[in-house]
Amino acid sequence: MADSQHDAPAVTARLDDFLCFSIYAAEHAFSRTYKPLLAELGLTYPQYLVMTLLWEEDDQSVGQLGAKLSLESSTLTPLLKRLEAEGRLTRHRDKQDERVVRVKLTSAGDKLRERAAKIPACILSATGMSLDELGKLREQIIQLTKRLEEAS
Amino acid sequence: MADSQHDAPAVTARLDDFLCFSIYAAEHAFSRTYKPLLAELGLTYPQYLVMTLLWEEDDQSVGQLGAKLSLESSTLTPLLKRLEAEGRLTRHRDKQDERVVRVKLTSAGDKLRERAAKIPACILSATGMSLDELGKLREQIIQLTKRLEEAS
DNA sequence: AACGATTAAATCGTGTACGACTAATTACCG
DNA sequence: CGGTAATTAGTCGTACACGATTTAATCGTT
Repeated sequence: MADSQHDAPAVTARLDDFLCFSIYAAEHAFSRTYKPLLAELGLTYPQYLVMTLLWEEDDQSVGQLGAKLSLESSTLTPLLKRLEAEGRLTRHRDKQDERVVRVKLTSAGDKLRERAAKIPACILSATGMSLDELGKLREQIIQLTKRLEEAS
Repeated sequence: MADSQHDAPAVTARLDDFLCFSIYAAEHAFSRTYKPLLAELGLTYPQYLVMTLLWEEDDQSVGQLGAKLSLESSTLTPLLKRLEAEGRLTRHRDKQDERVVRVKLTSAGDKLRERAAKIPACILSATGMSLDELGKLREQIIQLTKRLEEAS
């Protein structure tokens, strides 16, 4: 009443109507669901994402990891240093191009992969969704992300 | 072999296959899309979420805001103090119950709502999706979030 | 070979985000 | 009525996350 004259849309949209907010909330929910599982491995959620990339393909540069995660070196460098201090990986300048730092798993980091292997199944069951549903939803979200990135 | 009795799936799942990662990436993409729009108003993304809640309903407690955003007081208190320092809102102990702090918009904070009104439309166009598609996607993500919260 | 432009990481400052703990207030129960 | 439990914010320590800047190395052009 007070905030809409004639057929004008509401001046203030409800936060619950925002797609961005549902994603914000889902991100937190995922992070909280992973937390106890990852705590057993001594990893945080972003650290787990980095380790997953390295388990997939070892010996990547900081820049490669950053491109895949959409993270700046200002975020990755301290994160990688923590993982290095804990003996999960090593960081060394590339001999061919001294500007790039190559990140490699240690044997301890590689071994962690086995202990982490059960996690995806735990999360899957927490979502209560089928692999098929999950895949479709993922595709839609990836599409959305692409559009947002193009628009900026 | 070691980790499944029948025909074994890959030992390491690809990060791109993780729904959680698509959401992680979408959250960042939204945040980056909002950033330039919000910068004009002098707000960060989480601050904007709080302001939206207050534009929707003024005079809420820290606890109410935290429940809606799934944020702890340890996150909200500093955020609210910054908004208070910038003159967007006030924080005062409730007279009836001195444990609770009530958050109210200042007139400057209320006025900001008009300048923020155009933002949802900007974001909508950045997604390139119809309101209908957006709504359906939002519902699916909310469902997913509920399941994750129940599972923990 | 030389030097300006570009690139890759790292550093710094600000702002979330959370868990564990503390302080103050209120509610509850015998 | 009084003491204990529960509730509400706030503080502290750790860890992302980003923009702006810096440093070092390489590339491109002449």
